[in-house]
Amino acid sequence: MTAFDRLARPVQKWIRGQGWRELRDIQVRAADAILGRDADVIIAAATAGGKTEAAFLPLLSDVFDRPSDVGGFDLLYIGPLKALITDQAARLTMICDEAELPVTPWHGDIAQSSKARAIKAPRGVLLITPESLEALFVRRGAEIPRLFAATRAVVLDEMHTMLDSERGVQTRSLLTRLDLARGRRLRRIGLSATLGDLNLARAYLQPDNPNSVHLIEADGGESELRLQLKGYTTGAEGDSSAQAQVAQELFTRLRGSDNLVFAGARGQVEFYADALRHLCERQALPQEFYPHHASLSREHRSFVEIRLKNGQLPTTAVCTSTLELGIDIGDIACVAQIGAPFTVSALRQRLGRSGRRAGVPAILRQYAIEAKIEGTSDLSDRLRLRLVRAIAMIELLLENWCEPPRTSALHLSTLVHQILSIIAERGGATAARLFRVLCREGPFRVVDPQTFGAVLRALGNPDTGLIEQAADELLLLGPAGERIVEHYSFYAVFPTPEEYRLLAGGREIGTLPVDNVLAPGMLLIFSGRRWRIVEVDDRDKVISLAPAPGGTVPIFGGDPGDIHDVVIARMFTVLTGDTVPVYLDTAAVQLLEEGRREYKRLGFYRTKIVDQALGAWIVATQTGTAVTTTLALALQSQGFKVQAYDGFLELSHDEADLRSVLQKLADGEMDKIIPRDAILSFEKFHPHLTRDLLIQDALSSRLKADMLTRLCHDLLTK
DNA sequence: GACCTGCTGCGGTTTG
Repeated sequence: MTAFDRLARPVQKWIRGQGWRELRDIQVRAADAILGRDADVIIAAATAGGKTEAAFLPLLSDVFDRPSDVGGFDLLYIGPLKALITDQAARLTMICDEAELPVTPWHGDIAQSSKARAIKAPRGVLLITPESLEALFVRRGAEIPRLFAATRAVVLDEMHTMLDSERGVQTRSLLTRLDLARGRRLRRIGLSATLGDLNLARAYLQPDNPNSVHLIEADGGESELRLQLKGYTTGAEGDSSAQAQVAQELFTRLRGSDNLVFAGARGQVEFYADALRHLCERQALPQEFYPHHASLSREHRSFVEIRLKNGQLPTTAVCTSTLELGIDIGDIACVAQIGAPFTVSALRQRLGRSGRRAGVPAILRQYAIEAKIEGTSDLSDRLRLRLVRAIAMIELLLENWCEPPRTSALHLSTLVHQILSIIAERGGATAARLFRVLCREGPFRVVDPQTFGAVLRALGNPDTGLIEQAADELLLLGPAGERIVEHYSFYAVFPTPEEYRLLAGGREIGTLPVDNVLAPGMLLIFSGRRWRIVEVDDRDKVISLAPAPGGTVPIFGGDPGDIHDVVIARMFTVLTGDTVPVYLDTAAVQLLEEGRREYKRLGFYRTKIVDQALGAWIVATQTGTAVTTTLALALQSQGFKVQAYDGFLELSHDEADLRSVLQKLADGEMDKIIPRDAILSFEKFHPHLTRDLLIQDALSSRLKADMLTRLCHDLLTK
């Protein structure tokens, strides 16, 4: 029997209605893996590869052919974006309509009436965000068994975004809690674009038995890649002529087709969008370059997305990672990347947006901007580290490498969140039960009983007041805990900064972080246009704008990203090598040679520690952000002044000698490596933990203390 | 030296 024959009648009818000649390869393989078996499945294929159908055609067939006799949702889908859920729900409704099976999208923008209907008579497919599922546990904990008693499988969309994140840990915890509430494990089906390490993805679904997860990967189909890296040099400091040249190049190359330009930061997006608009206006050409980032209004972003998807008018979105994943935006001619990104996986994901049709090459235009060398130029400029990183990332991309998730992280902030959530779900819980659910069966397996006890004590501290113990050992929410859990902002595990709302002509055009110092009369570039600030309302955090002829780009802030050890190691291979990649233009070749010359001149080809002057050194750690930052903190706590770069530290000290301090570190003679004033609170629930716990959390995720002695030993001997 | 994601229940008012 063919895969098609095994599908239910309504599903076959829908497939014929689509005019499909045959099922795609992954759809056939998914049908085989899903129908009549019960193993977990991962379906990995590029965007628009028919993954959703591959999972749902067999899953729905099972629901149609063997309807359940108890109430409850038949299938659960968890997606990371509201827009994705709305999109997928519309697609599934077409398949389910015929058989009158309800499809319920559920997120913050869905009307309460439709949610109430679904709760009253749960059936069919529920598509939900992690946050809304969290809210169901907190607000309707007692009803969870009824709602999901009959559920046959959960589909996890865009699974690669979940592997290493707080949100991914939250989702895994919710699934464990769902299993326990039902008294039966729910089958997991993961959908993903290209995954770096498939075994880690399997372990995400089944930590105890990763090999039992059935893997379906779309074979080959990798289209040809056309690649170019162009180098640019700025003039004196504060000069933006190189950026203007890149804008001119983008204008010439991209006009007339659909493209994505990843500019790296929201401020940069605004700069290039403004420059490109200006170039169009000067030549009296219609506008086709639009900014796209998270601070712009939903309305503006939808406008750009729809323009891209329609394919009627040529459209280039200058964007941040907002357009890395999510809804289908149609065929893209080329992906441009200004400056190197922080991860190879982001680069790969971005490139996946181009050249998706068979026979059409994917095109990557990479731009590297370096500063003119002056007396005051820093190490990063002199070694041309931006260009070098861009090359290292492209090389690793071509080798199909990408960053693995860090599985040792404790995720203590999310652990606090889940402790509060379980207590709210059940109206109370014992410490033993919390530990069993979260740390033995759930995702917090690297948290040992001692650490878990310390977390509970921190939350139970009368000054914190998040939880308290009743006479029968039951843990309950304290007054502060109740306040936090009752507020709707509780459901997300990630923090949200405070922002101004920007109004123009009475309409909201976006938001700005409050750390911008803004006053009436100041000029602003925002949403690809120029404005004058009319009024700042500090109480309600509202700023009114009027059109203006000039402006400057605002500050959006942000934290520096972590660069992996493998990327830094490759940067050193590039710096010490003498081959010139074929995809570099003349200016980039010139810049690479300048960087390599400077590396030799500093003397790094024979040592890793270079003496600059009395009490000043440059150290080539040759390690990623986590290890390099660990050494930087350890030296800071010994009174060193430290400046960190990709794989390098610039150090100075009035009295101490670097080599003898490194020797002490290499011998493991120092236990205090975190300075007293180090900032350790980054995640949403970190403020409720003790400093010792924050240090433990940082050491498990952002730092690497276990590598420190070896690094110091290496620095002294090589 | 960065980016992104998400959100309930209730009381009041308006409209058909």
